[in-house]
Amino acid sequence: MGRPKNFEPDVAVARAMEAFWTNGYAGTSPADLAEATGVGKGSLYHAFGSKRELFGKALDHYGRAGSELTEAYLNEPGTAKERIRAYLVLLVDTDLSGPVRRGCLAANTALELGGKDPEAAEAVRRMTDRTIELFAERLHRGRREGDVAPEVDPEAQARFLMNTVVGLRVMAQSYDGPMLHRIIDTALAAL
Amino acid sequence: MGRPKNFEPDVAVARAMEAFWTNGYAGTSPADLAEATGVGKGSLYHAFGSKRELFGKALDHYGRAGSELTEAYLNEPGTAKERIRAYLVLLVDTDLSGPVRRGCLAANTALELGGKDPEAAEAVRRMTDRTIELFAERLHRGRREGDVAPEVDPEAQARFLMNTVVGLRVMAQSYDGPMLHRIIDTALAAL
DNA sequence: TCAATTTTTGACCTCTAGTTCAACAATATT
DNA sequence: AATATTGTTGAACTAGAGGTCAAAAATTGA
Repeated sequence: MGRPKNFEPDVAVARAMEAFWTNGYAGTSPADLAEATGVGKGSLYHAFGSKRELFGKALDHYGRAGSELTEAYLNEPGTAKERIRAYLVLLVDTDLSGPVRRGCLAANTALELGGKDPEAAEAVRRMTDRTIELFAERLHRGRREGDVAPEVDPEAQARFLMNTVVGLRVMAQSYDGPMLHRIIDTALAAL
Repeated sequence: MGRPKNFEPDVAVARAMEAFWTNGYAGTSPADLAEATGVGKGSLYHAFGSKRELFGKALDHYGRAGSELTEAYLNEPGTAKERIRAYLVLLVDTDLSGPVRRGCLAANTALELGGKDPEAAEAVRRMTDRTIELFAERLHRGRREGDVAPEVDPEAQARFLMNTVVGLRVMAQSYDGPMLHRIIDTALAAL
């Protein structure tokens, strides 16, 4: 009952995510959010409570979308090494192709809020752990299927790959495609 | 002639750097800077022109101090691999030992300002390039001295190490020492 | 000691962030 | 149609950011 909402909350969260991703948490004002979502400032506060809570939803949305993409991409046909390389290249190329370099929302959040906002830090941590898990699973599968050498420790390698991804997405702020692709080649030499 | 300055500009810059490092560019207000430096707000503006200009000096200071430390540390006695490992461990442990996780000012700046502030982006880029250069030089030396295998491409490996460092310093926001040290081990397996 | 010069101080100003709220609008129930 | 309920809108409010400025203070040279 009551007046129906004038907007889809999920859509608003997705658009808010884009705004936060592009401009950072502090750099995105309520007015920006209203413009990005097409929802009035007052309605946003009515629906989400505060800027921080809306950001929380946006982060969750990012995490869900990200891990779906990662899982799907890693498990397309190909060897573990091929799929991991394709995934890293995808991330880097996506970072570089946009009109504005914005990196990875999770990494950005870790740096901007990590110290002061334990909830944000934990959300980032969950996303990171999940990605490591997906890498490790794919490497285990590769080992079973014979395209990953038995000397490779899937857990160690997965953590290392996560670290490489984070590095790449920060480096994408300053460097171009060829440079980043060469880093990927070097990083994958062990596989 | 004229009234003498009440403070050492270099000291003020160094303290401002600490404040920016801890709280980010946007997160550090003129009032914060006055408190951190012990210099009145008005005097800061008189001496440095604007918050942005002071930040520029702080970034330069960071770059200088950082590359001096890197150069010194990499060139202490030991093999290239030993020294590089010691350097990575130093960075990680320093990140973790402080009362507050603040990562790397250069990486933080790349993410916070990289998109919107070309000058900041270039300053970061210069620092990064310089560090890559120092890694490459040390690896070349190692090759000459026989402690680095001839198959290792110093330039490729240097870029890769830079990427690893950046990743580690972001990951240090979320993970503990043992985890980061294991990543270092994996990253250095090729040396 | 009087200029001339450079700093310091603290008040002041404008602008925006982040939020709240009262009034109005649109629905469902009875 | 009256009422209860939930949403929307726009104005308004407080706090602080970032910066400016006039007046006072500390120096050197004449």
